[in-house]
Amino acid sequence: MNTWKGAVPGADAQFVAKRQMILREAAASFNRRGYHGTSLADIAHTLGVSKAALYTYVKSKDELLFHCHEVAMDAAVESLRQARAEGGSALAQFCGTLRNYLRMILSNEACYVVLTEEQALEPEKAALIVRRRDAFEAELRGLVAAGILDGSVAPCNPKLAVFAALGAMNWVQKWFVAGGAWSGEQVAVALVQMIERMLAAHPAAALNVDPALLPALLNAPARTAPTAVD
Amino acid sequence: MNTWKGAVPGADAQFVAKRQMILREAAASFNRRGYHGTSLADIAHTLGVSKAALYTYVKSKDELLFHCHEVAMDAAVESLRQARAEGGSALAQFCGTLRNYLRMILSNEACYVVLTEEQALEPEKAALIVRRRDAFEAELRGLVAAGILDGSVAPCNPKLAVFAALGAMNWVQKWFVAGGAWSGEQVAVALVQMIERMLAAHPAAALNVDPALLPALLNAPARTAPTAVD
Amino acid sequence: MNTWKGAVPGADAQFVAKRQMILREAAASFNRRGYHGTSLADIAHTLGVSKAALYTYVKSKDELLFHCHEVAMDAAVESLRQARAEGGSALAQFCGTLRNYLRMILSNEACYVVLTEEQALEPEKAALIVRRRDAFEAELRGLVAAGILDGSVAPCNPKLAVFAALGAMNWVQKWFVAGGAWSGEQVAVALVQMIERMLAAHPAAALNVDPALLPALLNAPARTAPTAVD
Amino acid sequence: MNTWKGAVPGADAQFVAKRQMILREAAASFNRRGYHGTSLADIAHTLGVSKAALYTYVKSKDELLFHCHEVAMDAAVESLRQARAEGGSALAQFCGTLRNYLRMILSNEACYVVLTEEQALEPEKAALIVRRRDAFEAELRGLVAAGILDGSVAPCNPKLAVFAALGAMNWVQKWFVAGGAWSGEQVAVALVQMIERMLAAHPAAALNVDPALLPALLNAPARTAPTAVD
DNA sequence: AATGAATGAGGGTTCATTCAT
DNA sequence: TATGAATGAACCCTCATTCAT
Repeated sequence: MNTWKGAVPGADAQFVAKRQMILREAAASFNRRGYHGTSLADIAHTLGVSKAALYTYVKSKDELLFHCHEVAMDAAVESLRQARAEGGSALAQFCGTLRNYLRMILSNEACYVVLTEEQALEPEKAALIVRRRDAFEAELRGLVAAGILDGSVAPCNPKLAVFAALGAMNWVQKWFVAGGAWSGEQVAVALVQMIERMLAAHPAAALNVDPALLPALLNAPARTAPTAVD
Repeated sequence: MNTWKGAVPGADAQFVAKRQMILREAAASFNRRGYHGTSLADIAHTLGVSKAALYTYVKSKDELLFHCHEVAMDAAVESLRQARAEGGSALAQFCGTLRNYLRMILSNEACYVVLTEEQALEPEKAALIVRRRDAFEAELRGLVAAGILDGSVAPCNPKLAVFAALGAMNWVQKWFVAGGAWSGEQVAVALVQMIERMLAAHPAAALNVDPALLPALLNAPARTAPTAVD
Repeated sequence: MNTWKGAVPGADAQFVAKRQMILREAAASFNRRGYHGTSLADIAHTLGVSKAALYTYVKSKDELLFHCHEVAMDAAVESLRQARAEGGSALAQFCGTLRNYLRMILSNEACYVVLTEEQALEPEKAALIVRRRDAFEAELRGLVAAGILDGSVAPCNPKLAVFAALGAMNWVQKWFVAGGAWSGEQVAVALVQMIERMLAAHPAAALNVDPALLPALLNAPARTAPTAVD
Repeated sequence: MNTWKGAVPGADAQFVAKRQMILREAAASFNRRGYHGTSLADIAHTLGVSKAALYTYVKSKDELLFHCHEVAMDAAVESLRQARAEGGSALAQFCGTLRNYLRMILSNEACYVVLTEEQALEPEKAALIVRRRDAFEAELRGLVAAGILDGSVAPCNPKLAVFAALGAMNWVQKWFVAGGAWSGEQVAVALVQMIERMLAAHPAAALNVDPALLPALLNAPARTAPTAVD
């Protein structure tokens, strides 16, 4: 048994690469089955190694979840930084942040944890994550409020607006299927368009859909398992 | 030990009342900690009874989750039925459904399960739930599509629109705190207003917030644990 | 729920009658599934009463097993007494005892426990039963030995002989099916004939079977569950 | 805690050896206390390991019982095969089978399950065992019938004869004590002699006992627990 | 670096038994 | 007398974690 699922490139950076694989696999499983619903044996088996091998790269299951959350928060912060750097109205920056974040989340380079039981962490670790998350959300609220002031965002309650936007975004994990009809990029763009319309002071008249398609969409097939949008 | 957390009224309907308490408590815990993160011992302890006592009212943990999902689906279907009965444009019916659903979810009469691991159920039960959920979502997509045709909804992809709306709604469980600054009713109304703005062909210019309040909102306190909107 | 499976005759002797029913049912279940494999709920359900009702008639599951063993031992002792009373050679008395015992065991009046985990009893109760059983077996060994001396039994080791005979007898519980092709009486007679042949100084030339039937018997159908002899 | 009760020899066959120990211990306990009366904790404790350790070698308690039954059936089939190979009259083959089987059962190399609750198994596994057992018993009946035809066996009902013989044999587990006055080999030979006498067309005049011993046997000591024959 | 084996701590479930009604 | 509800103990099994190899 020594598969490591193919990956594992050249040299001594193997350690880092393998650790990455574990984190990715763990995040995927946490998203799908929840923290407590995921056993280390599952992860190990998927990677083709033994349970014990994981402990070479990770100190505990708890730490695994912690790192997943950290990676996700890093992505969030980075998304915001990039959007800020690109400038534009507060609304543009807000939407840019969400779009960047979605792109990262939906890329198959890495797998980010959302929705997931942060209270499963040890209190101190949980506090750390929650603090960062709160800070991020506060920044988003700030952008919304600023948008109202600069006229790009329609007057609204920023806290509620941010919750609504984050909900729409985090829910993606529940229905997006990599390799489905829509690419991650498409979803990122289209979903943020919807959110933008929710907040914009001057919303677009329509979203990117050919009205001729509509009758067909009425009979869209059921989603048995989480399925791609089409 | 015989608390049952106060409740338990007069008569022989005790059985039903107690069962209800268990379901409520279970749903709350499932929402907070996930199915696998919830132990029957937890639930029993919260209710002040022994683990074994639960088995008088419920056949298995699995069944507990199943009933929670059923109740939630009943609420969804009923929400739709009421909204349909009230008539109006397709958009009005769509928003009415969501509002009704939120009201039920946020009432403290009962506790509904969202977000939660349906794959934890036995395959047949899971299939049953998934089928109902798919049917419900299909109805919502139908309303959106109809709205586009009747002019109440801006052209968009109905599938994506429904996912966005459901995401915003289901996320409520993550941040709403009963007894906080906002009542469930307020959240239901305000959140649906946001969603309506996302979809409406002719969106409102503003949402129900006094712009004078905005500067204050910029410094909103952090949310340490799930906190109420204010 | 108040069935008691029909029985329960006239008056106040109900108590005794019901207790009898419980013992019968318990013995049947102990024989089939073993002491630990039988739950009081099973017994109660078969009788159509609640688990708690059993405790009106029986102090504990343990006591239930004890009484079953006592009844069985009573039957054994009584069998021996009757056989002794009828007199005859030691072999005749030995076989008479077994035949009487089989008759009682196989009657559907009562149900006797055999084979069953006497070590499941509390030590003192177990000791009581074991003592009686040992005494009974000693008597049987005495009869065999006496038979050797009086010439009715072929020289052999009495202890082994008794074990062999008891084994053949107690095994009946495993394959006899009331209402099957053979009656209890038939089995009692035929089986003791076989045992008699094993011990008799002058064995019968043949046992009660028409040799013409034999070829048919070669293809006897399989016994899926314990089945009657035919 | 790492005893494994001494055994566990040199090499990598440790796995097999330990598994064997578990099976042996389980079989012994099943025979003594029944399947439901045996807890994995008991077995583990006897072997000096933790309950969880058993699961490295065995998938479930159920499987444990299944393997015990399989080993027993293997022994039965092998006994028959050997006896057939040695040839002789049908009676000789019948008796040879039983003798071989007893030798295996009573060897302390392995421990075989008899008497034990096959209905405790999952239906499919139970069916498998029952099928093999029925086939074996059918073979034995065939030998008896053949014996009647070839004149080695006294006319009798083969089905009843086989039940009687098997009862006498399986009962051995109840009273034989390894290390007692009689060796397993002695019991195997002597008991089969008795069974042979039960069936033989021309029974031996006496069995292997010195008549001079008989008076002493009359006062044989009680058997408190299962005791050896002497 | 990786593994198989081992373990203590639960988790879900059943059961004999008690008790108020 | 009979019952439904309640409970503590026990049982089977899983899991995160450690350790010798």
